[in-house]
Amino acid sequence: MKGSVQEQAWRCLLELFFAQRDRFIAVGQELGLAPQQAIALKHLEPGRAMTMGELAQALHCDNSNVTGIADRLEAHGLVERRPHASDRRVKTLVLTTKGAKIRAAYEARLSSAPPGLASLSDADAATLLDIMHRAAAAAPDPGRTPTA
Amino acid sequence: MKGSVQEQAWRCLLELFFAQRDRFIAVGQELGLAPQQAIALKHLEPGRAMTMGELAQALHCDNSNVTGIADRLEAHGLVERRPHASDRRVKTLVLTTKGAKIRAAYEARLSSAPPGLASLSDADAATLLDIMHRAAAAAPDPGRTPTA
DNA sequence: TATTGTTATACTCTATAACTATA
DNA sequence: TATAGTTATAGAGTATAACAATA
Repeated sequence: MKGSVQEQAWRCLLELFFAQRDRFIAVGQELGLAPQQAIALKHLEPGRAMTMGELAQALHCDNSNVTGIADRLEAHGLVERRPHASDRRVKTLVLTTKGAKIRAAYEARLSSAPPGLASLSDADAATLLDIMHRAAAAAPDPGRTPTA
Repeated sequence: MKGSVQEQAWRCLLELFFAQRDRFIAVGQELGLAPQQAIALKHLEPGRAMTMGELAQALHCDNSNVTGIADRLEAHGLVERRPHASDRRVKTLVLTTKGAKIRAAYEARLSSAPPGLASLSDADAATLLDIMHRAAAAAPDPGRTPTA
């Protein structure tokens, strides 16, 4: 039942993740963002236009969902729909100034470490960071935009 | 922008978390579980009755939602509603045999480490595990059932 | 009176399928 | 014909408020 050391470490991280789930939701709520809206914002980097389809891929959901998510973000003045330069079927999404501000606020709130991690010694934290870097290097996530 | 070593480590873990999101959903889907149903099942330990209210607290959602989640789990034959021994207002939820099986399958699927972690050396994984244990000990999550 | 679970309502997110306007 | 985005539909999850049965 214990499994390899790697699996044990993974289960330990899993616990942390589930324990932090509420925080993601709560931080979003304080900023007026539903969960998927927050994640969508995370993928929309300031100044970089993204097509609806690209966002759908990033969110791993159907194109049709992105229509609604973009609608709601646009209704809150966080993004703008703009025509594509060369293909008139395509629409791109761009963060507004307000959108960029909310996005930064969300990232800032989430970037503070949870109590357990925050209480680690600098040496432990540095070791942890080092090991995670090695893990990330061993299995780079192809579809993801590196935030760190 | 970099922050303390603890914050850097946290952001690194955050990346891993978001990258693994789809896996949680996909594994649930293969077993016919919507995301919250999977999480509910996670909290329902075999042989231990849980009241609707307790589950609502564990899921950090309103009691009214648990009614629907329990309805759907019951419709799939995974849980049973039973009266409480001493308080007739209360209903308890108990895993069925099928429910316990699905729950075990879900846990088993999720417990295998993702590629990056799996490729760590035993020494790295053991160090990681050790540090995570220290972090968990420093900030025990009050509301959570320890799975590990 | 207070509490447990339910119902009613309204909004968000999800996938599928049909539609439109382009290509 | 194929593709990008939209609309329509149906199911799941969410919070709030009102309700029944019980405490």
